[in-house]
Amino acid sequence: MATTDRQLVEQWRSIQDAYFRTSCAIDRALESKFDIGLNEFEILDLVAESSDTACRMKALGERTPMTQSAVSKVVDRLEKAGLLARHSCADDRRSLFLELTEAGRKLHKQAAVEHRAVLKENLS
Amino acid sequence: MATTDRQLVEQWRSIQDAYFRTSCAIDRALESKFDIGLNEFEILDLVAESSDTACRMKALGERTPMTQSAVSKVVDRLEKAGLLARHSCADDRRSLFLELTEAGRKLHKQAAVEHRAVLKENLS
DNA sequence: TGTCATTGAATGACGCGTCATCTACCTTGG
DNA sequence: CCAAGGTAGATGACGCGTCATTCAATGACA
Repeated sequence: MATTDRQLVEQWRSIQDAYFRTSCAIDRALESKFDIGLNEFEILDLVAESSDTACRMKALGERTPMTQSAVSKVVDRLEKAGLLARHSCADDRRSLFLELTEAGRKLHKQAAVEHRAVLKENLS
Repeated sequence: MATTDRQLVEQWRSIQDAYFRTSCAIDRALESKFDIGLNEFEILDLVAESSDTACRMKALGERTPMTQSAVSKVVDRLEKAGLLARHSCADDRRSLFLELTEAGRKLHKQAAVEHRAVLKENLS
């Protein structure tokens, strides 16, 4: 019905709006201060948050909406930037597990603060 | 503080999740059935919804988070697909205003139904 | 053990959005 | 009327994400 449709569209627009505003804000903030984008941060965050278990690469793909190949490329960039390292898994030589470098850990810590701050500014 | 931060991040994750799920669903649906993407539909929708006023191109940019150049390219595609037409404005020859073609109006009508349906499935 | 299917990850072609820039046109001040 | 500045829209280089494909390693089963 018309009213339901209108409400749906309203709801959708507000999600879109919140999403765009917030993700752009995070992106700009991280980009300017730490030279990484939102996706890079998300990966950093995921790796940081599960730094005890192994064979991440695969697991990562399950925790983000990113494609496997996108994850691979983000990891490429982070590795080139010296923020994390790929290590091969002894028990399955196809798998890799990831680990933050010292620099990665440090940057993640700072970036996370910024991240939360921007969220606070942009969400209700 | 920790709890506030956690709530913020939770809220953000749920927005991201809703956004990705929904926009992907819309995109796939429109792509497969009408061969247009989400941004194309949004533009079509905006033009359809304000078909009485003129000099859209500019106005469009103000109603979407898309860049002016992105709008220009989306309009390119829609024009190539025969769904809308650019008309030059008599009183300001830099401006263009847009108009759906018959095909565009028809496709928009169908696509809008699909769009609302997918929203209904994906939003609370 | 040898074959065949499967799985983790990398890669290349491609599409799209962004930024910076460009062109045409309009406006204002002298 | 002309010059300088501003504005609408287009365009090209570029970065990133996706899809399809590829490769190596593994598993399953005869």
